[in-house]
Amino acid sequence: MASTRRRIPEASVARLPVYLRILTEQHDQHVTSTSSEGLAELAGVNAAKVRKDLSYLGSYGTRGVGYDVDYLIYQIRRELGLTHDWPVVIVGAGNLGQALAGYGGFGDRGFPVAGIVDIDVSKIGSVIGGVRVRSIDELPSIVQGQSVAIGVVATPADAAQEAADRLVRAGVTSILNFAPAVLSVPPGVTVRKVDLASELQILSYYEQRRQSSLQSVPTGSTRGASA
Amino acid sequence: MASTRRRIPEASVARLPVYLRILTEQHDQHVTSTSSEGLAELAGVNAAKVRKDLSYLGSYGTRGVGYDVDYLIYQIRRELGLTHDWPVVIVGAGNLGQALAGYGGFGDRGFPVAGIVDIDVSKIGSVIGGVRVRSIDELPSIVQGQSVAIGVVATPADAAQEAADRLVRAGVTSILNFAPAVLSVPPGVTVRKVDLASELQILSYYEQRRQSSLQSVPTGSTRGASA
DNA sequence: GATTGTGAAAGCGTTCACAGCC
DNA sequence: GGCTGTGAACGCTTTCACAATC
Repeated sequence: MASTRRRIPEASVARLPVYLRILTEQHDQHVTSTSSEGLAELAGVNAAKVRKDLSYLGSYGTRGVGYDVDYLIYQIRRELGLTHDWPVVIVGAGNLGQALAGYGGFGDRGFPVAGIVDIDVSKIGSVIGGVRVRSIDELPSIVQGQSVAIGVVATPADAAQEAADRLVRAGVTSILNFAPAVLSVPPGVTVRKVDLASELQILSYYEQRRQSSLQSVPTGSTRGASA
Repeated sequence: MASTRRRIPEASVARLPVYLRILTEQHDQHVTSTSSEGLAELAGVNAAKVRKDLSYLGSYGTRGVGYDVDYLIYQIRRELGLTHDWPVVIVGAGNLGQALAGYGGFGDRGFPVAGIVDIDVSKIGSVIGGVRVRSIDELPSIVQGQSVAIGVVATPADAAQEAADRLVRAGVTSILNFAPAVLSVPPGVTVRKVDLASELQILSYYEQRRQSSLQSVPTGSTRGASA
């Protein structure tokens, strides 16, 4: 039974995976209990933020004591919907698509690659990370056959909208977009994007400021932004 | 002469690369003039936001008319520090490091790969995207020899902090981190992270909400968050 | 005594709405 | 008349600070 609790602010949702990763590391090192202070240190944020974030999940800490690592892992996983696997389908078997398919980190973390497709006939048939590249025409059968809810767009920019359209038509309702293009999708479909060139350009901005004037700039752990 | 203007809010800085890309496409299609409304549509944001963002650069529009595409491209590029190339060095020649090195999108957009290094001797010497993989011991000479300011961490999580430390010691002051780990760096060094597993987990959260209750969820173009 | 959970305050970012300018 | 540039209002996010609880 999935939670029907109050919705969690977006900024908090984006930090839960970080806490989850840290807690999982703690678990692997046989740490059984932790505090907002300890988590904050490892996550590169402050303790009040950790407590506020975790409070949206419910009251799973113990005052005067802290948080039970395993219990908190369980609760975060439940909230994020990680109690079952989410197979993903990758569109685009170029450099990036291949790297993503071959990258173990996906399957390991509950996102097995259900398939990788490309429109280019010359790429079809090759095997990447144990998954055979198939024709984009097989997208609907992959999505429906394996109940794929999440699609990954790893095409060039000019093919990205078409890829997204096909994913949506096939029944996908979440898209992770690596192409440098703004996707338009119908209501009810969530898109997140990862834009490598943008990230470098943002770094360039701060780098430049530092180099021209000698001025202060967001610094220290983790991103200056979210995202 | 780089701008010594007021600092631009982080959220705005993060959108400038998107506007820049759209304007460049407009330029390529011989569009000479645009409006905040037109840009907003293509960027998937609203017009007021576009105007506010652009106003931080200065007053480069014309009331009653709009923005000159080429002039705005020039101003954004200048503000982002894109008037010259920023060579980058990649640490980690695994799946992802190779894909990044081979991905044309970097060099094309002013971030040529100055080098790719790995600690694993068996990887050294192979050539990826025209760049030979070198020993991590050569990091200082690559960074200093080619004035590299930006480093990319594409190692496994457990090697990421060590990679960051080496980059910082070599003189890099901006890091783009692909490893699922929080990096700690000295003041004066900027870090941005791209965390693939986190992005999928965030999608999972909204997917799950949609599937359990039938409830509304951030939707439509672009990210529900940042990032 | 320690640490959580949370109202209230402060700080940012977004949107509104319109004056200013072409 | 049309579109920018921007102060003001609004809403979201972070941080503070402390009462509640173990």
